[in-house]
Amino acid sequence: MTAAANQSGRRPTTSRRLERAGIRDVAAAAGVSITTVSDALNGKGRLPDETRSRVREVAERLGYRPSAAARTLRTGRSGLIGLTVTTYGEEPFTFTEFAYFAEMARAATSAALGRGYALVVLPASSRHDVWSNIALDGTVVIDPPDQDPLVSELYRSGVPVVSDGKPGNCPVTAWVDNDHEAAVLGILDHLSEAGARRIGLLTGTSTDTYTRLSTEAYLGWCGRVGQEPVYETYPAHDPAAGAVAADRLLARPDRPDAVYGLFDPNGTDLLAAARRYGLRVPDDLLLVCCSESDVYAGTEPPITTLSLKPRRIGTTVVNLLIDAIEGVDSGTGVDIARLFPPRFRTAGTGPPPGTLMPTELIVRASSQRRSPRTTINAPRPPGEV
Amino acid sequence: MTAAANQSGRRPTTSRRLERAGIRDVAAAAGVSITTVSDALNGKGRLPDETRSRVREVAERLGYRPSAAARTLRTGRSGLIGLTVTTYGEEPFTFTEFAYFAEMARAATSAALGRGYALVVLPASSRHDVWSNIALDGTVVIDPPDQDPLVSELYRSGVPVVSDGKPGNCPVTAWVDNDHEAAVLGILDHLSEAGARRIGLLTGTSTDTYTRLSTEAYLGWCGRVGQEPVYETYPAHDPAAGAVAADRLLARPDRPDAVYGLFDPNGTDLLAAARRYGLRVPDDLLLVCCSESDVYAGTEPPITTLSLKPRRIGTTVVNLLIDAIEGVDSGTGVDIARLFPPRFRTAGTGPPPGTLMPTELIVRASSQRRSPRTTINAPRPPGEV
DNA sequence: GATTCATGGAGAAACGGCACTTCTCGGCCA
DNA sequence: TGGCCGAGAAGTGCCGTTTCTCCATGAATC
Repeated sequence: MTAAANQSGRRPTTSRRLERAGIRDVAAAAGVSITTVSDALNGKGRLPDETRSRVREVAERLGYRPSAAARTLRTGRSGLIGLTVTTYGEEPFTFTEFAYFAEMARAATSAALGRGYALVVLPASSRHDVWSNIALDGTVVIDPPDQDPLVSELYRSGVPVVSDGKPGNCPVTAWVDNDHEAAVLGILDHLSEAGARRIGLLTGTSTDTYTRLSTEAYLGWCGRVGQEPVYETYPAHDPAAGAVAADRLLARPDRPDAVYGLFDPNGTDLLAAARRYGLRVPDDLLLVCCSESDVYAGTEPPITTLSLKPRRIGTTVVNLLIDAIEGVDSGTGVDIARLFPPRFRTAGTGPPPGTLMPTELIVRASSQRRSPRTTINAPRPPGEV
Repeated sequence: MTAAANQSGRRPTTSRRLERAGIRDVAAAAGVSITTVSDALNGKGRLPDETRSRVREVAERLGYRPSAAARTLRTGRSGLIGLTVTTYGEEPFTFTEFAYFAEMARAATSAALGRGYALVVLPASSRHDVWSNIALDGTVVIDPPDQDPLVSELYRSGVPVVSDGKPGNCPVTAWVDNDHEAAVLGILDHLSEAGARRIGLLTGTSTDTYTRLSTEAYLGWCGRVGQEPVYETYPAHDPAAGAVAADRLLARPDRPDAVYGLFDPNGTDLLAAARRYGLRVPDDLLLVCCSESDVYAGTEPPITTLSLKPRRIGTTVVNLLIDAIEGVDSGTGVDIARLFPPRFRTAGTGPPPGTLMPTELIVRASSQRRSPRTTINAPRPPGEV
């Protein structure tokens, strides 16, 4: 029974304080080998149920908790996923500034936990030492800029990276995004049908994918239908600037009779600006903005919003990432080209696989002169690119 | 120069694929020992600058990144802090449902990163295997319920725990909270001064500290000033129930002429209910609610809010936790009583040290019949209990 | 009676750093 | 010339698991 005590002969029996029980202690107490304890607790090996349950019991009694650090070192898996937020401008950390991020992060956290992983939130610009101090099994990146050094390094060191937002020129494993072009075109069509003759756009100055694709879709549409573009830009991370830009847009001589605002607070800003100029919504001005907030259901009038469905995005991104992590063929070394299961491998060295998720237009009073309260799905269903 | 190659004799030179460079590789390439590499990179030991910089250069060239797992195993520090959210009811994960949590988490993340730690978000109810799979240096717990088994286990295993919200009967290292009683009394006084004769309360059914203390403060005040309590309760995690409860409160025969709502959406709910009953705000009904949202600056009329200052709370909690983590006297084994530096030790076995943070009442039109736009700080400054 | 085979389990090698201890060697002073 | 000192660097374990290899043993088969 006590034969196993100190069996490895490596631990000096003295100098051992009242620290947590290790696997050796359990082995000694149960009268079995370390191997057997490990097997019993992890459901591996060939052991009779009797031994298994006895070991479990002893471990329980001793309050044994396997060391996460040791396990990570040995197995090469930490169960940790990074969630990287690219920061805007000089702001140190603007995470959760927009409801989109908060929702997306929440869904991502939830999805990760559901599969046994935990999420670590790390701004892309944070101190490098923090990054390299954490063993990550993979990383979710929100809207990485072109040539992001962080993403490059992660990818180079073999860590799977999945991005929310189609990456411009980043070597990611996979990506997920909304079909922003389809969403914008859907809104413009919707406004046209409601009687808009000149549709304006309130957009941002930043170069992220969302802003860029949405703006391009607008400009393209203008070109096709022969409308002169009417838009104002502002730094999206600055809420005060949004109000000013909204005001500018409605103060123009070529004032639009309908506006789509790309960012969450634009609805409120535009409504306030309209009020200042004595414009009635929707009679004089049709309004739509992109937002995840339901305050727009309660404004006067309620405002039509485009939802990017961040929950779905967050869930999808995490699931893709974990698929990539667990698809690693650990038998044959770590060849990056083999890091991902077949369905993630693009033929040759083509672009990484991407998934487009549908958006949802929640139609309210601000964008129609007739009956409100209808939901229109985006024209295109999700699909591979 | 090459003498150090394979010096430890433990690594089979073959079977080594194109994996990441380890410290041994760096040592071999730089012609020094492993020890020297470690010392050079960590700024320890006695090494001439020349050696130091040469080793750094070689490490850089080889793209060497120390293994976080190995470092954690050896040093006992992971650089990871848990942020535990106690979930409400059956909801799997209601994190960021309230702006308070989102703000608090953001501040906590930021504060942690500023000190070289990263935050892991973990709901208290999540699978135990997730918890035990992660090496945490400490944990922040949001409003732990009495006898929380999770907190008990963490504390027992020597992990420092700091709670946001005064713990009822939990062995935490320290805690931080708002002075909820002072805040509520301040609001009640404020409403009284504005002319309220009968102040109602919209509160929750849950037993968390915030709800309990606030409600008790209200009831105590009623007793002292001789007003019959007028309040309605509802499950705070259910937004729809809030609207119903607000309606109930204003439908009572003893209808209050002023209401304080404890939860974020209450302002909107109460405003809508007032509208339904033809009550003008603030003329017929004075309104205050607790919220971190600035939408209440733009409602009609703007609504007075109490801010709990979650940024400050999040920052403080994390700083206390990291102080506790880094204050560990690692020389003398792990005696829980010595886990924390002197200023955290309460004499004898008294309650854990707590810090009260001030709240801020943002006065707007809804709570006064005269001039709006003043800010009143909570009566008491922060201090130890 | 000698060979398979399945069962149950032990032993030891990593995993990749870092803390602690020890060694070497040249300079300096008595 | 011997001894001491300290800078500079190397050696040695060990952190606590998992996992791979391999050994007994007894039963069954040839």
